Amino acid sequence: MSTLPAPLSELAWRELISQHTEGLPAALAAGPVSAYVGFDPTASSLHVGNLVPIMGLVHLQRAGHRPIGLVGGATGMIGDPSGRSSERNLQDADTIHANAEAIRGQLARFLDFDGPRGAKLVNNLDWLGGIGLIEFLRDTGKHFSINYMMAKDSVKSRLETGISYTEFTYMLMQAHDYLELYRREGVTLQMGGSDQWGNITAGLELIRRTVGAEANALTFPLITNADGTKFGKSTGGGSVWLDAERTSPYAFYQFWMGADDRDVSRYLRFYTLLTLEEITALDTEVRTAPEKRVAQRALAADVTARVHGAEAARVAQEVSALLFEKADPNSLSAAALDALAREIPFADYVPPAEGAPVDGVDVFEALVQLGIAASRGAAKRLLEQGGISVNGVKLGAADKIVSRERLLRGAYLLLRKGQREFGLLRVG
RNA sequence: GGUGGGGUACUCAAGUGGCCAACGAGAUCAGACUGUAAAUCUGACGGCGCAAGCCUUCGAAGGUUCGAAUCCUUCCCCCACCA
Repeated sequence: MSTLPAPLSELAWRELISQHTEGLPAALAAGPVSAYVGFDPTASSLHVGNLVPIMGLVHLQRAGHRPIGLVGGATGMIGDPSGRSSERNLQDADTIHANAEAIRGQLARFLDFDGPRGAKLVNNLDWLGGIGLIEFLRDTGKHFSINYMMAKDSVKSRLETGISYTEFTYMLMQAHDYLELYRREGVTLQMGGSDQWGNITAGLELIRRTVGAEANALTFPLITNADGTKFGKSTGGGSVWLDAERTSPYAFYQFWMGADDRDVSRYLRFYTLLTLEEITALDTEVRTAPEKRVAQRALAADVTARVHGAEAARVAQEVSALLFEKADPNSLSAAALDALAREIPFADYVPPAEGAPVDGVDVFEALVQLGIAASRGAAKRLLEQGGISVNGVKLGAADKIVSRERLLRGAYLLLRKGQREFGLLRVG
């Protein structure tokens, strides 16, 4: 392991390497290398599933190499068949353009843009956008046989269910990107998820045939959860986004806090820059005092700080402590409630329009307004099952109205669904 | 182009005239137990509704019937074999 050049040794102990080309260690040992990772602008934000490739770029830069983030403004218009069982729906150009810009901004937060090894962000629309079909077919298409393309897993796995000519061509565009970056920026390494191996090696092939140079590839493993579920889903089912508007820093922090004991050590390796010694110490904590969740706290604090900043991470920690460790919500200060309102689902209570006016808060209405329940019917089922608490006290099936005396600071109600979903209601 | 099989709820998958909002499994949500973990057990699980009930769903559109996811017609899509 000590013979591997940086950052391979680092990536190796973190178990972040799925496979790489034979020549990669020598290339990295020979001097600074420029490497790129591509991101598809399929949404207006990156999500936690993109963190591994991002950290790949971070490790690369820390090891003295030069990272380049590529946003697929052009390839995003086509759709990568890799890892997909069915054809994608095409998104319109305006959406993709807006997404590409948003993702660019997010990537910028992780990298250092100063100095000779400063990072660079590019968009392949800049060179692919202006290419004509004939030019593309003559310069790029001519170098690939159909046989070669059909042998790729991304294509082979789709032969039965069908793949459009459009998606079939995707790998050529990605190969073209690699060649373009080789020429423009001297890029000799492309990294990506393990499902990208086929696309990346197509690029190696193109570079070899057109300029006769050897470039390299490295892929990251697919991240899995110990319980077999897909990594990156929040409680509630949605993706965990890096955009604070889509996933609040508090919810983001909670996502990591909830990591399974069996996963937390791997996640510390994947998603933080903590050293092997620090992680080993945390492993011991998990073994000896799992209930303290020291490792989960370290993971959540570290990743939240990198994505949302130190201040947001601190607030998320405070809010979590408030919600999960403070026994009595009645002791919350007005300032604390204000802070809470910005971090967890919040709503100004609106009494139901119909029915007899009551002196108090209609629990079903409150749950619906906070987005905790989808409908009054769903809210009722939750209440009947004992899944709702107000100010830390569980409600019974008959507690459909909460009296005004229970308002915190005369104006707030802290509602909780299950163990960990909260909402704050302000009653005027 | 021919022949055969198939398209059911988030996913897989039963159901071949009324007992069907539709068996079962998974996923999801909640409860118990816990440590904001896992495993296990229990309940919920198309939508709306405090309830009665109403509305929408079984690829699409028509039709037969008191009544259809189930029968008929046309159309769309998928799979297998043949050409």
